[in-house]
Order: sequence, then structure tokens, then C-alpha cells
Amino acid sequence: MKRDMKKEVFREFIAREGLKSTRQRDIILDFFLSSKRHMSVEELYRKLRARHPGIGYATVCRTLKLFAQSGIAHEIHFGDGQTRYEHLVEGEHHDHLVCTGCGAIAEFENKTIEDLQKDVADSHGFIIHSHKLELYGLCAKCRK
Amino acid sequence: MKRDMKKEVFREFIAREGLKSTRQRDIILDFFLSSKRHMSVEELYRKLRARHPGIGYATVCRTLKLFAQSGIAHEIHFGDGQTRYEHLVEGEHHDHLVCTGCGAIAEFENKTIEDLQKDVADSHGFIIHSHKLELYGLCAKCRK
DNA sequence: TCCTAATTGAAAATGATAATCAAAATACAT
DNA sequence: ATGTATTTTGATTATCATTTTCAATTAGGA
Ligand SMILES: [Mn+2]
Ligand SMILES: [Mn+2]
Ligand SMILES: [Zn+2]
Ligand SMILES: [Zn+2]
Repeated sequence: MKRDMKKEVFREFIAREGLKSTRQRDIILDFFLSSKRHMSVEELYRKLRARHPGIGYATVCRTLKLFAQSGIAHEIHFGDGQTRYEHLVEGEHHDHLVCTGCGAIAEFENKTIEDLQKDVADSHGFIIHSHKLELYGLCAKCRK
Repeated sequence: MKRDMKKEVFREFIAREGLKSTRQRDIILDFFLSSKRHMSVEELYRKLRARHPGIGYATVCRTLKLFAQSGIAHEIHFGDGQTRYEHLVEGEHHDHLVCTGCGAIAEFENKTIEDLQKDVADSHGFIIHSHKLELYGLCAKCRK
């Protein structure tokens, strides 16, 4: 369903751009779509390597970038020097709560906030193409 | 006024932490406080070097970090791989509009958004310690 | 199948920041 | 003012994630 939709979107991207469908890209895509969200490249690579030792780190990096370009994934930077990716379909959007204690990540959407962002941008004459809202703090567990 | 207040805060930090007041720290602090906001370390270093060729890059990095620790400055990451700093006094806060066309940065505050962030955090059992809200798009000029 | 262009993986390069370390500077106690 | 322990500096080197390079491999159309 969602999963196959993303695979289809990527397949079309590959075709449109004159790229090639390869064994590695298929494997990485399958693995990525069935993995937990917000994994760092390193983490994803380590886990992937367990099943597919032949796939190189450079290929993983390159392929994740392609996923982002194709629109089925999004690059995330939480400020720890690691690039993370999460898969999402066109039109999906959410922001993040990040626990600085245990690293837990919660997702949220808030239409009112987004509307207010638009107001802010309007009042400055800006057109918003994207935004990033991250709330850093302690999750319920880590508050003790 | 504001400027001397920040210098005073840093002076107290230096004393409290058992650090030493040095010529380099004074020069960098003066330069930083009178520079435009959101400068990258590299940019600040280049401009500083024009007047003070003897000061090393490592010292600039270290000193800016100290400013952040002391509370008179804030580290910013706009996702371009460059660390930026801006000076602000305790209690000051604002978020950013970033023009992806010309790099212009506008600052804004929105109490309603911050309140809604608190609500979101509450509903997830989180306590917020900090947050990052950045709106990316085109400024009035760059929209054409 | 053949051919060409794209892709791969290992290794090297990159780029920003951090660590190292001998020499210099600072803050105190005398 | 002088000595002295400690911190700081700046040049250099290391780090670390990501990107680039490039020869070998692979994909996919003719
Ligand atoms: Mn997410
Ligand atoms: Mn600012
Ligand atoms: Zn937590
Ligand atoms: Zn602009």
C-alpha cells in the first residue's frame, strides 16, 4: 500500500532521470522502507550489512540521497553530526520532539502552528518552501 | 549598554570557571559583539584576521564555544554544514526566516507559536528545554 | 549478443571542527 | 617586582561523516 506506493514513485523517478534499476537500490529501498524512522546513515548501513555484506557505504549514502531527491524520503539533521533519513509520501509532513536524554523521537503535526508560520512569513514578505520545527527536551520517561 | 552587559556576563563566567582573561578573548569578544549576526566561524575568522592576523583559527573556534557556554551567544546550524553564532542576552529568543535565494536571514518572535509548542510537548509528556524553528523560502527580493 | 552509459565498492579526498603539544601568557603568592 | 603553577595559544595533526575518484562491473536498449 503506502510501501508499494513509495516504491512506485522511486521507480518512476529512476525512469524519468534516465537512471538504472539495480540490485543494490532495490535492496536498500526495501530495507529502508521496513526500517524504523530517523535512522542515521551509519546505523542503517550497519544493519543492512548484516544481511547484505557486499553493499558498500558509498552506495548506501548515494542511494539515500536519491530517495530524498525522488521525494520518498527526507533528510533530517538533529544537530549531532549525523544525517538521518525518514521515508514519507508526497504531501506528508510532521515535526519532531527530540528527547535529549534517551534520544527518543516523537512526531507531531499542528495545523495552527503551520498557519501561524505562514502569517509570520507573509508579514516579512517571505514565501515558505519548507520549515523545520524541533522541540528538544526530556520525554516522559527521562523526566523521571 | 547591551554590549557592556554581555561583556560583563562573560567576564563573570571567566572568573567563575577559573579561566583567564586574555588579549585574544577580549579582541574576539569585541569583534563578535560588533559584527553582524549569524556569521559562520569561517566568515568571522576571515574578517577578524584582517585586523588581527596573529589570532589562530583554533582560538576563534574555542572562544566562540566559550561565548555560547557563558550564555552570551548561541550556536546556530542552518544545515549548510557551517556553525554560526549570534550574540544575545539571557532571556532573549527568536526564530529565523532563511532565504534560500540570497541567504538573507530575518528574525521573528511569536508568542502564540511558542505557547502551542508547549501544548504539543505537554500532550506528549515532554518538557521542552529548547527548540528550533526555521522557515526556509524566498525573501521579498528573491521572489522577484 | 553487443555496446554504451550508468553503477558499484574500495580507497582516497574533502571540509569543518576538535585534539595535541611546546611555547607563551596570565594570575597569584611571595 | 619576581617566581611559579596553571591556562592559553597557534600551528599542526587528527577526527569523522560524507563525497569523490576510478577501474571493474552491470544494466538495458539496439
Ligand atoms: Mn519523523
Ligand atoms: Mn538570529
Ligand atoms: Zn527520553
Ligand atoms: Zn533572498
